[in-house]
Amino acid sequence: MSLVTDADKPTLYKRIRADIEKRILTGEWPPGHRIPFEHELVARYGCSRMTVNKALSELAQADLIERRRRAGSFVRRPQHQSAVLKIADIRAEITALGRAYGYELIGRKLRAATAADRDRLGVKKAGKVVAITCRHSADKVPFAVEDRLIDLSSVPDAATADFAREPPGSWLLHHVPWTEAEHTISAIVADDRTAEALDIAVGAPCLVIDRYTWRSARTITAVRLLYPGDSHRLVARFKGG
Amino acid sequence: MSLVTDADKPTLYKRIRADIEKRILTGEWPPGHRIPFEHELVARYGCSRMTVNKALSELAQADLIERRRRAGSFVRRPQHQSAVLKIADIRAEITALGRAYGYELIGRKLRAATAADRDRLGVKKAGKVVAITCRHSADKVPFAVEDRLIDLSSVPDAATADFAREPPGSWLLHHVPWTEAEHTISAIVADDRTAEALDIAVGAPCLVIDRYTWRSARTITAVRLLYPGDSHRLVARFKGG
DNA sequence: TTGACTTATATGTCTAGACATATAATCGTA
DNA sequence: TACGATTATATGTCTAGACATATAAGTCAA
Repeated sequence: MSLVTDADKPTLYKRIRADIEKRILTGEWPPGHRIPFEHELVARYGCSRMTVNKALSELAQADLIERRRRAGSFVRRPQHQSAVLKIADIRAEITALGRAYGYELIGRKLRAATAADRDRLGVKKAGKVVAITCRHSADKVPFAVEDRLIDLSSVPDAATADFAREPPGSWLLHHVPWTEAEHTISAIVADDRTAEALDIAVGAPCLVIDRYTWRSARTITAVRLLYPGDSHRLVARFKGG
Repeated sequence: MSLVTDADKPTLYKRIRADIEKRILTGEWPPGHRIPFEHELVARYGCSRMTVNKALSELAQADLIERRRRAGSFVRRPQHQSAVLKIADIRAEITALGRAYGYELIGRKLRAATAADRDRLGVKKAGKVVAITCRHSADKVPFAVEDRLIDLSSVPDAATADFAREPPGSWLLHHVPWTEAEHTISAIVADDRTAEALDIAVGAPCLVIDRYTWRSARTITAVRLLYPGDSHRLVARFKGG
């Protein structure tokens, strides 16, 4: 999701891609509309099929169009309805801001999964889990509190990992790299425990990110991150309609 | 950001792409690492350069690698530090949920830009602006309130648009299609006015999305969306490390 | 009408070349 | 040593073909 437009170098395939993109984004070609066949674009632009194919392939990769064999290429409905969110680990986020990262383990518990744990992890039966509570800070100021559950049947090494030294997010990132995730963003007001951990008032707003992570159908971890709502901000820039 | 892996059809370029992706995501090739030159991959896989070029181009488009002429291709640092967020317009979001969309204009004001307006729009001097307050509902239940400022020097048509009939987000989407945006997510507690508009208690948590939109350096609009924090949720799924 | 078979066709992938272009590295000079 | 010009090289784009493959559409029989 780059911010720069690459209209600076009007190579042919980029021009073709931009032309089509424009018609889609202006609504001239609405969702469902069949865009010209490759051979038609070849005729219109006087180039080889590989060139228009490259333009169309990129539009397909960007989810702007859908290509179907024998049928043609079609304008897709405007992206997934709600949101796409990516978050690197908090340490990286804080150090990237040029602030000093601090980490503190508040609690760690190894236990047989309770019904609530299983529900949270989205599994029917789980053996043991690790529950971790910790705090991240930037320049000594509380930045976020983390409340995490790791499924030990998926990540047995987590039972012996030293989460007092390394944040569980970083640890998992290095030990369980290829994952899929689902995010939910919401807002709550701070209860006693949260208020104390974040050093804010009870009843103050908090931004909540729940992340549920798995790898090829195996649940790995469920984490809830709480940020002070009036100070922390998730900022994103993107390009598109 | 599709959830499905396309490992089902191991065409050659996909295999090459997947091989490289795997090494990156397992950390075997860390950020900054130079991946093999095209001619080396050509030799290793015994294919033409166009085939490895396609694999590498897609990895570049996905921001996993960076390609530099004469220098080679390099593993990028894990994506932008914080967040990437895409949101279609609220009407589409609600109808996609299978719920009845409702819209209501609360207020509309055309005025010369105040200092606060200019600050919010990020412009030094602006002529006139339209300020709009409206409410979106799903199945007759308040879903979000919207507080928007449109820069009339960029979008003069907005002065005469009938925002009682069409939500400003949809209107803009159809009249000013190709835009860039910046999002900020935060949390607040509802004040009197917000509480009334969303039919929640004063002091209840609200999820806030501030979106600032421009097109080729021209400011278009600044909008603040307030969602009831305990009910509404932004959900996202993604694949990646 | 329905289902099974065939066919036509648009996309998917790939090749073996070509020339363009940005730039890292080298070389030469002040 | 520092700076400017030259060169080598990896990527960027493009061509004119080829065969593969999924599938919409048409055909035909039950």
